[in-house]
Amino acid sequence: MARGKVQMKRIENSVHRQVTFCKRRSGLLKKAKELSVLCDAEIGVFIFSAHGKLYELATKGTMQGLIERYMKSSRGTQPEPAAIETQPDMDVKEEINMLKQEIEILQKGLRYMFGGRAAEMTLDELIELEKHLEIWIYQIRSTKMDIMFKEIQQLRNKEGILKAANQYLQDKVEENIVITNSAPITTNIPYPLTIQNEIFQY
Amino acid sequence: MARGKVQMKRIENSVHRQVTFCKRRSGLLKKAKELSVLCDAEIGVFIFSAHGKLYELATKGTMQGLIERYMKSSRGTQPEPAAIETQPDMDVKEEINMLKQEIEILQKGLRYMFGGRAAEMTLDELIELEKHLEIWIYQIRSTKMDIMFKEIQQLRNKEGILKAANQYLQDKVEENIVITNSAPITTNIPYPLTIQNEIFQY
DNA sequence: ACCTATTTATAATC
DNA sequence: TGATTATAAATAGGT
Repeated sequence: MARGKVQMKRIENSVHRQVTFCKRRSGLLKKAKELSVLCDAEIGVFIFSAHGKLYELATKGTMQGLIERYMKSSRGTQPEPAAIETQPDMDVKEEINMLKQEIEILQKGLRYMFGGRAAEMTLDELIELEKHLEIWIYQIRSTKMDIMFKEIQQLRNKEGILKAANQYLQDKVEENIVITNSAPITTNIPYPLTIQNEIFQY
Repeated sequence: MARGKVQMKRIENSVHRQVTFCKRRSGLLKKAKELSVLCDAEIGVFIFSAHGKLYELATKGTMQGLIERYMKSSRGTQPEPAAIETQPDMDVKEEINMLKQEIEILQKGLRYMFGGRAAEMTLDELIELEKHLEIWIYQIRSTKMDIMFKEIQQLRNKEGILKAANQYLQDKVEENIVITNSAPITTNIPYPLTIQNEIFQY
């Protein structure tokens, strides 16, 4: 656009191409930011150079979040390829996507923590990171509780099975005794395998 | 960019905003296509209008393919443990080892989050991860406080300088008055530049 | 990396 | 929306 019109085709001279790539790339990203600010839009851009290097921009939130939003948005347009996962599976996927977003910020945080450039993050970014870490901790606590709850359930199941077996055996014993010495003597075995539960309050 | 410079902030007039969105959106997509053709790059753009409508462009293949490529590419950008800032009074090697351990746990956490294999982390590991995140948050809070404290210090310094200058000027004024009309009239200027501080409690 | 002659994008207006 | 046009921005080619 200057000092000569440009043909809309691949620039053959590799030096020119590289220079133009660099200039126009920054121009494009600038335009994207401007559009986002001026018109309150959420914009994601990614550019792969011919050699595969990635340049990206996400104007609000993270690229992960944008992709997630994109998926949701375009899902209406493009029919999902057949068999949709069951409800619980969907929830898990959703949660995973949220966690992925978190990780993007955490990676920035990791760079901050271990990159040795402590001054690199601004106060605002630190506040943001802190918020996300809190969310992450909260999620971890949820997962923890979930695991614990499942363990409790399993233990209760086991207990139930044992109780049933116990009952069955006890009946057998009583039956045997009745058959053997025809006197109605009740056994004194009071559920010997019963496990004390209800140690957890809900 | 014409008939008047534009401020880089949200356009408040909603009609203007809508028109600008339309124009600049098409401009942005055009630029993206041009960059892709000229420099042989693969570009994905998505734009969500303020009301949530999606506009997209993928210059090669499909947006899905681009997103997949993006995922692969950005996942490779993993944080690596580099130069570590040490407490002056701690054994460096010891701390490095501690940090390495910490990184291992965090990376395991990241892998757990990324891989979406929630069952992969044990309860114990989750508890450990939680502990580390808490420490991390604590450190972030320290840094935050540090930054804020430094800002306050700077402001106080400025205040000190201003006060001194102020005092100096006031003295000058008094001196002048004494010389000019030899009567000991005190000026009534009570530190006009004094700044109210002590708004922060420690 | 920096410069500028030009081309391109676009804000204001109808 | 669509066209016009004066002007701001972007940038191709050069240093």
